[in-house]
Amino acid sequence: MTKPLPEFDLSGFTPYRLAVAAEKTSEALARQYRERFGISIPEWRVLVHLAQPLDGRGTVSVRDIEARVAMEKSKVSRAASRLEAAGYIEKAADAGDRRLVRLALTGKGHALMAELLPLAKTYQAELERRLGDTLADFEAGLDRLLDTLPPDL
Amino acid sequence: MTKPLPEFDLSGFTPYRLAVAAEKTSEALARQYRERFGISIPEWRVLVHLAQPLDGRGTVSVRDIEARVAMEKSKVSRAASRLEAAGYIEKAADAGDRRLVRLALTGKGHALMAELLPLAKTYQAELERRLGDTLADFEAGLDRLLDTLPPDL
DNA sequence: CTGTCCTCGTTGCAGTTGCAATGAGGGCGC
DNA sequence: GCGCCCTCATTGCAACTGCAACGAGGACAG
Repeated sequence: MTKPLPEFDLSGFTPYRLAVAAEKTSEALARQYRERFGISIPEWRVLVHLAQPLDGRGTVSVRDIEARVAMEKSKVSRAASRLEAAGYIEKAADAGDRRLVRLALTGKGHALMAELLPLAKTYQAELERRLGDTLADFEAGLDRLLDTLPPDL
Repeated sequence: MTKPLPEFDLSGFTPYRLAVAAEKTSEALARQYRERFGISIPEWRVLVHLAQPLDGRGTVSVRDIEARVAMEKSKVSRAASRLEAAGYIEKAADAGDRRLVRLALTGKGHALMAELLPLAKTYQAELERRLGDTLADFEAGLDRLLDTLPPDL
């Protein structure tokens, strides 16, 4: 006869709910990427950043991606290696700072993204449709979690 | 000169946002669980379900947990094995159906949960405080994603 | 220069994962 | 009772992960 434990409902626990929602929303798209193009989520994230010429010139190093894409550098590095092996991107030493590795889409990679990006846009539109009138408030809450959380507990 | 790719902002892509938010919200708690108690997230999920006597009697099999906790059965199985090795739970063959493995907290496991659950409750309260007035709408949106998504794309 | 300290990217390692295959057991028609 | 097919849980395997350590290169003081 142990004393009763506090009640706790995992399905009302926000971190858990977020994890499940993240998994569900990623799954359908990720499966398509995997089955039809052989691309994993880390690879997809790298590709997205190479697809947008964020800065004036295509300076995209591993650390740029690491910073923008919430992935550890080793994960970025290995994703980039796989993408290079598959012929979607090329690596080149930066002329100015030879520690940097510049990543750039190849023609093949460009063509791939021309297929992938519309799929992602359609999917996002579908999610937004499902959220319906909740959309704005939902995204606002997500924003709060995303900006408030970094620092502390 | 390749034709321009469609614009796409990863930071506005809901599956990505959810993944980052899930990671961030889990991280702080997960670190405590790991450092102070040696417990991982899959293990924590199993423990939570053992801590609540959901059904009349403590019938908690691997498949029960698998269903309620959104984890693959192999993941549940391995988490359970680790917990058993650590002395937090016990496994026993079900008398009625010997394919089932009944999992139950040991005294040590019970004591562990008496420490962990309050931490989780405090953390949840903190998250809710940060969401402030967005809370209700945010959770409503999350609900939509969680129940709408299973079936289709 | 040169020494020291920092940054960038890769890699070794041990642990974890998903998936498919396996073995043990149950249910039911015949 | 005997097949046949289904369910439960575990495990083998190859791939992926985080983390720490590493080597190469840059910056800057003296």
